[in-house]
Amino acid sequence: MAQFIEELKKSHGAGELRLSHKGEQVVLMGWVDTVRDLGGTLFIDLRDRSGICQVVLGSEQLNDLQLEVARSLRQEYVVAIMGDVIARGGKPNTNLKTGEIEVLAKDVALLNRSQPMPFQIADNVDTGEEVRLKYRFLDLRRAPLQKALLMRSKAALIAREHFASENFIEVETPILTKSTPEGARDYLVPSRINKGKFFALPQSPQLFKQLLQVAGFERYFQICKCFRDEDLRADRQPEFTQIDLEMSFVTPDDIMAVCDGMLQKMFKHILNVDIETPIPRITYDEAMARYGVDNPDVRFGMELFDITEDTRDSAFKVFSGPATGGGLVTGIVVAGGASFSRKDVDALTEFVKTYGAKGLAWLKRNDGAFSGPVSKFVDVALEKALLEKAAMKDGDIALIVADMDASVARTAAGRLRTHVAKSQGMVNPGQFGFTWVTDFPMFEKDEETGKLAAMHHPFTSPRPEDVSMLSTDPLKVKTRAYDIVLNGQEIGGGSIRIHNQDVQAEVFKALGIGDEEARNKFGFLLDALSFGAPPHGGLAFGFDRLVSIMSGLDSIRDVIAFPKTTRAGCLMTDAPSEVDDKQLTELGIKRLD
RNA sequence: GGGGUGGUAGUUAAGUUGGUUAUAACGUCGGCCUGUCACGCCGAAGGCCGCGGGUUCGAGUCCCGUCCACCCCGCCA
Repeated sequence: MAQFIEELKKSHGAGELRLSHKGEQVVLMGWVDTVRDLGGTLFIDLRDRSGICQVVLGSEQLNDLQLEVARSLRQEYVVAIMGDVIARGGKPNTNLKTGEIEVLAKDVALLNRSQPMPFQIADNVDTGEEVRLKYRFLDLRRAPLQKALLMRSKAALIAREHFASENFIEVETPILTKSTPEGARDYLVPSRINKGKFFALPQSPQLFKQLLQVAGFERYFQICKCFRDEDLRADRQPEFTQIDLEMSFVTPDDIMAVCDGMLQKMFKHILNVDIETPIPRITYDEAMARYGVDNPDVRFGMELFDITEDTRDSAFKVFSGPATGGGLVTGIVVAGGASFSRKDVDALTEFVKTYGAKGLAWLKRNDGAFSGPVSKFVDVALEKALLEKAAMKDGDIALIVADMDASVARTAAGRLRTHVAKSQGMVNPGQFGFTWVTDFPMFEKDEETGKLAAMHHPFTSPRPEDVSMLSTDPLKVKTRAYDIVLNGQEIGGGSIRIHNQDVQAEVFKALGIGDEEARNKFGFLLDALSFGAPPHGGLAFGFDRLVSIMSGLDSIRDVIAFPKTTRAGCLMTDAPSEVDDKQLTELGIKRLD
């Protein structure tokens, strides 16, 4: 028997073989996908990264020893096959790319056995995530996950090529860095040498990339891990990957143009989808007014209407109260929605309640008349507003949210819009809808403390024309910040940064951060800004989200090789885990309990 | 921190009003089979009904608590 691996090298990927290889002797190595033992002849589907190929193991080509090996094969055993590519003896299998050929084995070797699988290695597996995550190395054998990670690899390569061609330099920044109380909760790492002190894992390389601009690199990028100790979602992991970039001497337009270029290349080369550039832009205010959210899904219309002014004198207090009290009356018109059942509407009501809305008012329009419990309150002004402003037609339903808190009403209506669109099949899943959202507010009010908080981060540059309002009317200040949104998900965001110490000081003041506190937390940045910092700005893409949308997967877990659960743990390694007291002592740490 | 869905064989599920022996399919194991391709046929094994407590003559089923997975709100850019 020939020595596989040492002498007989793997010659082809199983999935690469075609009729054009007919007559060639090949060596395949991979996993047994399925075995079909017919007694005299035995077929196996041999699988490797490239795909699947049928191998025929028969008594005419193999000796008794080899046949014994063949008969012992089970699913997921690792095998090596040497044989000839021949045209299929039976009918071609149209389900396989290699379906016109098969490999007639002349030698077979068992490279390794496998325990029975906890679940089947198939494209569509109905096994729950709990089991799949525990055996992630098996889940990753499945073609959909292999494809997703391949796409991710290609996307990263295109990003690197793009930024390199645009004269960017890739620079690594520290993973062990300084905790800053701004933004998300930090993951902390105790310092053994400096007992009682801690590093933080970076939430993003934000400050370092700015320092690289001060250092004169002018164009920096990096594909880097970031860490945030917050509660998780389908699109949020405790550690995730950003494509991070920063540029000197630029306007927002310059940065957006570079990013447009990267997205254009990725979508063209990976999906063969043409993105028209420049990608359209709308302001934050416009996004909020038209879509109710700052991450609008622009693949469909059904924009929000605002009937606040038209319901001021309404006899319906649910409307007139918010309308006259500084609140908002808004909603959507669903074309054909008059066919919604009571149950449908009840479900939508429950949906908006999760966003803090008190309820959902609805009006159906049929045969030129309104119906529904609120219809008795439809006066001339409201009728005019719904028919003209909201363009409601026969067969439609208007879903209306009114609230004293305008942002509650807007958010509820905005989320309702995408919820209804998805459930009504108004969204084409193969379509990609990009938009930039620009001119974000500088501050938002923290509901708990009543203090101002930075919406993006405190180094975001206000629009030059708004700087004077920093002290007088900070909530009105808009910034040179921008998010890139794809299919209703934020896939990136950035800003022009403050490069002027005086402006930075004013922002800290508005945030209630004193001189001493600022120096303590960001001293090195303030220092740097005082040594000839160039005007600069940048952006970071959420790489996992971008790849998950490109691959049509709902969860970023599907595009991360070894993701964590919603409890921020790893079911495969059982991390996080307890450590020895000895380790803690060495770090100067004591358990509380 | 809050709300929701789920947890029964290796996997996916069924399990009636609480009723005595907890089903099925796939997988696994054994046997047969030379053109299958989710091969087929015959047979077998396989259970802490997530865990703990309670109600009851009796709990997979009802109640309380708890753990885990997923989805959402808050949080997070």
